[in-house]
Amino acid sequence: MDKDDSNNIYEIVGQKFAEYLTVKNYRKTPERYAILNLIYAEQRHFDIDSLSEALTKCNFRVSRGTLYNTLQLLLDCNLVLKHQFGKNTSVYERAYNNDFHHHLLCTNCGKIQNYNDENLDSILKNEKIKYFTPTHYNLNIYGLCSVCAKKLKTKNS
Amino acid sequence: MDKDDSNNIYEIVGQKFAEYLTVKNYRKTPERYAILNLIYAEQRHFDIDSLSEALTKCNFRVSRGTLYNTLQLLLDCNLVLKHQFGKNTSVYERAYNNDFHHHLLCTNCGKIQNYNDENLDSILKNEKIKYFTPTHYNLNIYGLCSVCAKKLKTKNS
DNA sequence: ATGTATGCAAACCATTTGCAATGAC
DNA sequence: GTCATTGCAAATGGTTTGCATACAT
Repeated sequence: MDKDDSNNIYEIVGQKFAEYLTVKNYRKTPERYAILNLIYAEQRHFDIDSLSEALTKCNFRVSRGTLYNTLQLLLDCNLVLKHQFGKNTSVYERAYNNDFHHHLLCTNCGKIQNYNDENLDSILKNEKIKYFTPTHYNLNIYGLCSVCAKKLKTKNS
Repeated sequence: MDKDDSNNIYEIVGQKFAEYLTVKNYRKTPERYAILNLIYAEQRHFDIDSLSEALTKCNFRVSRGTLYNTLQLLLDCNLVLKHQFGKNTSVYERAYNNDFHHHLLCTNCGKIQNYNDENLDSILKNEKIKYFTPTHYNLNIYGLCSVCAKKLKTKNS
């Protein structure tokens, strides 16, 4: 997340996307690049609504259909990840230059945080499962973020 | 899952549900008990459709609204668990007498299996997370079940 | 008798699809 | 000029809601 790298990131993911579009014979439209750039400008998790709003703020209105369409392309070329955290709405995040991590989900305010534990990861990666060939996994930890934990403690005392 | 216990399970969960309904001043309707009993008769994971079908097979038609309503009650009194495995449809399973477990999800056929690893669980339970108070977590492992792994291997060779 | 629970149908919300118009190639 | 992509609006699918009727209390 080095500031000096940020321009590089745009270039790199832009180029990766371009390669993918070329190989697939898809067109390089301004909408597609606007969406990609915005995703890599925002650091955190987002859903369709927040992405749409953010685009509107940049004076770049993109229709719902195109948003979903483009997100699917970005999923296909591994530039975006998609999550379902028990709500109906899907949550997305950028995939490039974003190390593997788990998620902490506050059941009070809905805040989503990344969580890393290399020790835990190495254990998970080395799990031997009978009659099953794992490709990937996700670990979601539900509970209270520090802000909500404090709030609720005060309320109850 | 001892056969001799099965009648006991119905009695126990029925009583727990009854207590909950009494405390909440909710009514004890035949629909609610039919749904509860069916859930505890079927061992595995189910969604709204399969639950509805199974009820119809018992000649007990229950409307969609009532199914969702009752499932919410059963969630509230901890007799049922709800999952989202990345699909739109929620998946449920009974909670009583059903030890904590993870899930193996076949990305080819959609099969859901339980998965246990006490060693892993104790590590997860003892995770100390800064600025976060965990209440529960879930670990979903995606990959290929043995049947699909064999099928795909044959196809590719 | 009272008022909650039911069934039904309509509403809702995220996502997908169909189609005419636009614009990348 | 061609045909993929866009925007729009309608369709879809899971879930929720509103309301008149049925029934647990």
